[in-house]
Amino acid sequence: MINVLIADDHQMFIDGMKALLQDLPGIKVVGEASNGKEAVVHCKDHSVDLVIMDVNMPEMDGVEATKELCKTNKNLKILGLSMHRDRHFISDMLKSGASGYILKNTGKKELLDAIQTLYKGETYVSEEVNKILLTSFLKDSAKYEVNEKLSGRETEVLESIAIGLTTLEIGEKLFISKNTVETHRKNLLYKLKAKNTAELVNNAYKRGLIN
Amino acid sequence: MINVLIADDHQMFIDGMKALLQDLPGIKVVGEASNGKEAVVHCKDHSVDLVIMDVNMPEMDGVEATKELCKTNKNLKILGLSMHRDRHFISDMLKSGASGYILKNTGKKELLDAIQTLYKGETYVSEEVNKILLTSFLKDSAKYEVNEKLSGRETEVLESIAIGLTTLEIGEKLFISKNTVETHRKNLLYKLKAKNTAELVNNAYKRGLIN
DNA sequence: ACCGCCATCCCTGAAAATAGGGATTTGTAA
DNA sequence: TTACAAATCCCTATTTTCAGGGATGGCGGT
Repeated sequence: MINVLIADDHQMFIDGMKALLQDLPGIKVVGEASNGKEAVVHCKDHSVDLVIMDVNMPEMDGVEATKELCKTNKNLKILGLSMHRDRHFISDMLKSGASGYILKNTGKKELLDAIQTLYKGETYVSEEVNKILLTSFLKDSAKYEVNEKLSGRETEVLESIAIGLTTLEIGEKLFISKNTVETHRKNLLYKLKAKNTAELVNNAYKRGLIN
Repeated sequence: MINVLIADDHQMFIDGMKALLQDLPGIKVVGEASNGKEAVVHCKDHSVDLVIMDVNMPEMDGVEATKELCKTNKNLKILGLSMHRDRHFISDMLKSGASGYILKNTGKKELLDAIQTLYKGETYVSEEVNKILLTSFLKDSAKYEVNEKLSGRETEVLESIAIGLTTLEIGEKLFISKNTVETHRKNLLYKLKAKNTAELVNNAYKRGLIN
């Protein structure tokens, strides 16, 4: 019997997934979490074999939660999950310790396949995910990969940009010089590989950095 | 027996929802659709009582599909569904003929409640949705409401902006003068109530106009 | 003790966007 | 046919952003 925990910030998705897995033999949903922190806490006091982990969650995202969980529990398997086919989500999750990854547009057959494969100790990525990773490796992208992790201040600036504040206004809001904000902007453009503000906000959305 | 069709662009959500509804007495899932067009087609040849309709879908979104369906089938009930708590989604769906609206972060109890209420011919909105609508009405927002529907050209320009193209580049791409693009930009800023490009892209995302 | 990252600050010139006016044509629905 | 929305084009002045350098102090890890 595989003890599964579902971590997703949409209750309806959790309920659906629970109903889906309930019918399957050999799988038992033993818990749910609406963010990464809840998932970590739950796994500490309960016996969980596998976590179905959404990447984008409030409080603590799937990547951080995966790191945390893999540090403390070596036997725990984690199956990454997301809507967007962004290679950063996938690679971040796998690097953090996830053993598999599927997209939300895949069907239940693949989901079941993934769970069983992971439980056997193997790795599973859906065909589509595999293709994303492959083309990502073949391109130059991986070579010139920068550390896209944003600092706390950068995230604050990014969010301020997204709500339409100008450089000057952001400086006033955060009590720093506009020059400093300019530096943060430049670093944001570099880290998110954006040519201008519009693409910056767009890429931030795609990578789940905002909302 | 209520014949239900589920329209959502994520297969996993459909599968979960099907599993969820399967267990419930009096409800039968008779079909699924991954976009609005499929939903419309399916309702034409099959007997469907109620559609659970996601707002954000490719090809044809939930709002358009709802309009289409309500035009042809007066008895059909439509339950709107979305992740984001944007009042535009809600009001658009209800104006288009949906009889109810819930968010994806609500649980299965409310879902079942919504379905049964709609089937009785009544209206259902979840508590959270109700709050969103209420505060929206109390604020000035409704008064100064403009027609936010974007024209085809405006959508093209918006998408070009989001991928980082400048006004000049967009003009070259669409074979129009940069002045024309400037006009489209101004109209976009007005329609989406944005102060600048960053907020424009942000609002476009929130309203599901891109991706 | 040193290195790298973070956060802070400064400068200039060029490019782009925005505010604020105009204006014409075309199609279409009332 | 008339009215309206959509799409096109034009102008000036101002604000904002971007590219390109540069610099300093703090803090955590090796």
